[in-house]
Amino acid sequence: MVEYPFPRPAVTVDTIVFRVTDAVLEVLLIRRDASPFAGSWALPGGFVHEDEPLEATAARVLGEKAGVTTYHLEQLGTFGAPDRDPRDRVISVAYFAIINGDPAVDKNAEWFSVDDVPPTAFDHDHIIATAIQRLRSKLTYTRIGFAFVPDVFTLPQLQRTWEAVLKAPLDKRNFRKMVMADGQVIATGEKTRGGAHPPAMLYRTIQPIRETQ
Amino acid sequence: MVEYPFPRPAVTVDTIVFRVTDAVLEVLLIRRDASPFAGSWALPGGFVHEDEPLEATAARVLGEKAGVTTYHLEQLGTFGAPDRDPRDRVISVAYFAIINGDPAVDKNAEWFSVDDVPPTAFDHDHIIATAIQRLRSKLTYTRIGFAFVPDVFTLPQLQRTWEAVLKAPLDKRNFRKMVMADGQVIATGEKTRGGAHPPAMLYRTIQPIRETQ
DNA sequence: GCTAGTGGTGTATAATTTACACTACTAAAA
DNA sequence: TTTTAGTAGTGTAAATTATACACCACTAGC
Repeated sequence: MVEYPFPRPAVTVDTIVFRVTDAVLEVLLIRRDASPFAGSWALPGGFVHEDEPLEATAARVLGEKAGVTTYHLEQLGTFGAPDRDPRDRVISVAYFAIINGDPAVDKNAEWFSVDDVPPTAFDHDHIIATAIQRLRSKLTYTRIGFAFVPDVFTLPQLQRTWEAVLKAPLDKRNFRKMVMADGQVIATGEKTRGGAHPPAMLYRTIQPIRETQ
Repeated sequence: MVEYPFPRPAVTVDTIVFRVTDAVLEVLLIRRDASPFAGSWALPGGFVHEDEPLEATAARVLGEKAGVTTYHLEQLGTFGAPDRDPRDRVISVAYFAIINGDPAVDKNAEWFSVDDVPPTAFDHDHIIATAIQRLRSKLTYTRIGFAFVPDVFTLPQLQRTWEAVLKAPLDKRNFRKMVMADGQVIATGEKTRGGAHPPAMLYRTIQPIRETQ
């Protein structure tokens, strides 16, 4: 045991999961069944286990509490205001995740538009706001945006996703030039089928999307 | 006491303090006198006290362990690998600080060029590398660089500082245009005296530099 | 008064970003 | 079978932003 003359804080990981569905950026919340804030919405979170890396806690919590397997996962920041948990000193390391598709989530979990987040427990409003800001900012200078779409995707699909995140329309031709500019995205040769419109070319990134930091 | 069936980790704050002196970007390390890593260089750090906000821990640690009062202070990230401290599970929230001038530091503290950092305790090499990367990146898109110079400064002085951080020469005329472009920097009307060269105009920012995130 | 050292200034070119409109393909309805 | 709705795909010109570049002038010290 280390020399440590102070009561130790509890350490949790809270996770912000983003997805885009029907042109809406959404965040996943779970309904708390335990005190404090029982019945409130909250970010999926949990205590850090002994010998568990923080990122592993994030991944575990997402699986256990939300039924979600993540694609992109990165640390957002650590929130440690002394009064953020009414019970005790709890320091929370926040991670944010991006997923694509519509996985079956836990029955206590629900997606909310980021424009319509209900009141949340603890300081989770603040954490969510910070995450949205970070997400929007990183969309433009990292490859993070590809985590919202499957491995194989069309450019209109990707554009609609980005527009949902940024909440702003993007020019189609300029968007395509921008995406293709650095050679990270290449055509598969396949095209979509179906829909009352021409088939769209399917693309993929030459490297899987990893945490870009 | 909160329901928490796991041994609690200890939580520390480690701080990376940057300054620029003689066109060199430097970081402050202290020599450890306690085990583990006694005698090694390490980042100034300390345990988070009960009811102490994380940022307050950072400021306190800098004062107590390094004798430094900071100007700019922001959270870098949290490092929690289970084996990063050989004694026990210790999760460290890292902050980075920027100061200007040459304050009297603690006798155990010493400045090192970022190009010549000695081996350090724990995972502090990794934390320092992360901080340098973040600093360089944020220099260009935030006002963070002004924290390296006093409230009143000359443009050549500011340019030399930025060149030290980026380790690259900058064009004088373009640098001045860039700095003045957004109207955040204004001339005081005063000029420097002394030096075998023309007096330089003194400038200041219209807003004090705060944490820009 | 001469010299070393450096503060201060503008313009032309290149690179990047932005604005913008039509054709053609598919599915579904008439 | 024809028509219609919906949307994929494509290029260029203009504006903005970033880059490259050289000389004069002021001060201190010799």
